[in-house]
Amino acid sequence: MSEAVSLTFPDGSIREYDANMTGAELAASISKSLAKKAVAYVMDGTVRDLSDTLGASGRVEIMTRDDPRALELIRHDTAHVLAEAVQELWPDTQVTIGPVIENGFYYDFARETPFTLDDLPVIEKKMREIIARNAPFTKQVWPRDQAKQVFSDKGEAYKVELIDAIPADQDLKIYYQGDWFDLCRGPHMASTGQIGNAFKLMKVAGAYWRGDANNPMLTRIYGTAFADQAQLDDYLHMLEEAEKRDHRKLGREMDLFHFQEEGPGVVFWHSKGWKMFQNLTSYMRRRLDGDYEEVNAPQVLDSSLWQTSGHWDWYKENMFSVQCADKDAEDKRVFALKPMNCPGHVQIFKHGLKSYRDLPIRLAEFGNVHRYEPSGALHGLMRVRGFTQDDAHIFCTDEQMEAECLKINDLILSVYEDFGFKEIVVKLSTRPEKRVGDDALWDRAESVMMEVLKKIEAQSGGRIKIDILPGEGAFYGPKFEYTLRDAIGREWQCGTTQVDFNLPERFGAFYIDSDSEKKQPVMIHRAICGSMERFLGILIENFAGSFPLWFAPMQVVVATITSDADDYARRVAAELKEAGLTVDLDLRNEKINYKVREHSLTKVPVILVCGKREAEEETVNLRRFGSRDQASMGLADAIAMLKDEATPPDLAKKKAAKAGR
RNA sequence: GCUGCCGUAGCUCAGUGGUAGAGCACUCCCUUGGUAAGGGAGAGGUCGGUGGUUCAAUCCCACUCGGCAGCACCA
Repeated sequence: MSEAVSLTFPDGSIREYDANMTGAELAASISKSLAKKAVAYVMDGTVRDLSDTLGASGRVEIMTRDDPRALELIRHDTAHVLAEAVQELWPDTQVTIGPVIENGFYYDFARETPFTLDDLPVIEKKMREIIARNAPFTKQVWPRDQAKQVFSDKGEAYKVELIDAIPADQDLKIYYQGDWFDLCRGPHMASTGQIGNAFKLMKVAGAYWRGDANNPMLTRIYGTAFADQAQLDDYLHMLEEAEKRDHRKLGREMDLFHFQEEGPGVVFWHSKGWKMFQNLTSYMRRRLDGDYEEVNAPQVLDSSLWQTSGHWDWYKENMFSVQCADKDAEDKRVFALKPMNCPGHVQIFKHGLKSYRDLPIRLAEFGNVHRYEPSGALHGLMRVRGFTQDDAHIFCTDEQMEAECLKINDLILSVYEDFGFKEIVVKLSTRPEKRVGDDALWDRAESVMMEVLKKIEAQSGGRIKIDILPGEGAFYGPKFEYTLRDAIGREWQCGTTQVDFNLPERFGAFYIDSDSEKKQPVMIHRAICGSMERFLGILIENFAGSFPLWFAPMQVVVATITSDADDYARRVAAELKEAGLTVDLDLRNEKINYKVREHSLTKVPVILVCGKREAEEETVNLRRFGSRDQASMGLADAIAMLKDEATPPDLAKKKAAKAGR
């Protein structure tokens, strides 16, 4: 009664098999060694259990542990073994879900007392036992009622909830590993032994059931697993590298900024850190020059303004309010510390009549905003309560919208490029369920932005990736989100372009059109760095504190070997300063080894060593951060070289363009 | 905000129911040394804050503030 199916193998060969044959039997029919190594098989791109029958014709591949696609199975199986180990050790623990994530997996458990880090080695040991038992994964399909009954008898309330959430037309699959079983959609490898031993439990944390803060808090165990120990070691090494670049640690070591108890989430910028901040601001200012008008709107404004803008209702719990500290003060009004710059910019736009001839009006501000972020969200410079947005609002006509979006795109991409970020993803977020503005407006804006998105992709020659996030737009309009990838592969969302139908309407902003009629302008919000503080944090981590010369807060240290060279070193430092470089002079009575070490620890890009010899020859001995090499060169040459190298990329481009003319 | 962990010198950390210690940094002295720590001496702490238990609290308990990790949030 069984029929034949024809399978196409990766080498292109086509052969006939019995449709009832399993993947395991298929592997065995090819070779004994393959049967041994097989962990799953792939039919037309879908990964299946080895125990699944072939069923129909298609392209087939036998998957072994070294297959990149097997990693997901290894991790998923490890999560199951983790759950079994936990229940074997603490039978009163309920299991919930255990998915594979980017760098590993986790499993959420319901338990009175949460796990601690001390539990992890115990669990790992038990997991190794389970893996050594090498019990086969076997699949059963259960009727819904039976499954619910079994799990509810076991006291697994969460599993019962999960079963209820599975669509009625789907089978309920149960995977056994020995006596232990779990509800799971699969697939799995053939047995626990195939997991191997290259896994590690990483950390414990609380996590809400189904990710909802209204639900009970579960206890989550994070782990990771790889096909072999070398890959696991590489991964652990990468984590160490990330830890070394932590901007909070580098900020302390390089004396850039600090935080303290009295100001949770607000930055104390030290002089070197502020120098960086100023470098970034100056750079951005140069990039705006000619196209934008820089403005500055007030920090503290009557709450009525924020009620008009809608922020007071939507974000009240995240806003700081301000009042005179004296209860008897004449003005009893409640003011808000600005959480955004847009209402201020709308006021500036509205001041005086605007003509269609004035548009587009591009108002930019390095706007200092304050938001009461939840305490648990604060994280160094990356998430703070007081920060500076490189914000701008463009007031334009509907027809100008596309050109403006493209112009912004060019600016954003070229800024990122100047900082060395090459991998950019532009994501279009479309209308969310809860929104303002009628659908015709959304249709129009989304179609314009979709057009822009396609152009962005086409212009970049494949360099810029695009994506669409349905329903992720702001309540007032669709937006582009610009995500960059840093030196160790992490993604950061920084820039954004947002079309807004809401604020011009709420504030009654208008311009006089060519027909003498009042018309509502389109308002585009845009930020490039997003938060300057956060962007600096990203730069610190991206460069691991070792900045390109043009951006380094301290560019050169002139260090003497003996006091005989002091006068010469002073001259060298003065001439460098004259050339526009940021210089420190180290004349201390210390050995050169000591000085080199100390300045290397603060990651100064260039150390110019001056001894008796250099003073006599009018040379300097140049040492770069990260290298042991020394180069002796004439003072004038060194200064010219460093001056050139320290030219910010935008100015360097201008200079090159001028020279080329 | 939630769950867990943590808070001792500027930094990294040790420690104890009987009012504290190391290394680095800092100050001074000696040392003038050629590319990642020369030597010596000294100074430095309300042991995050408040309350409680105790004859006695940095240590135990409660509350509170701050930090870390994850979750939730992110106009």
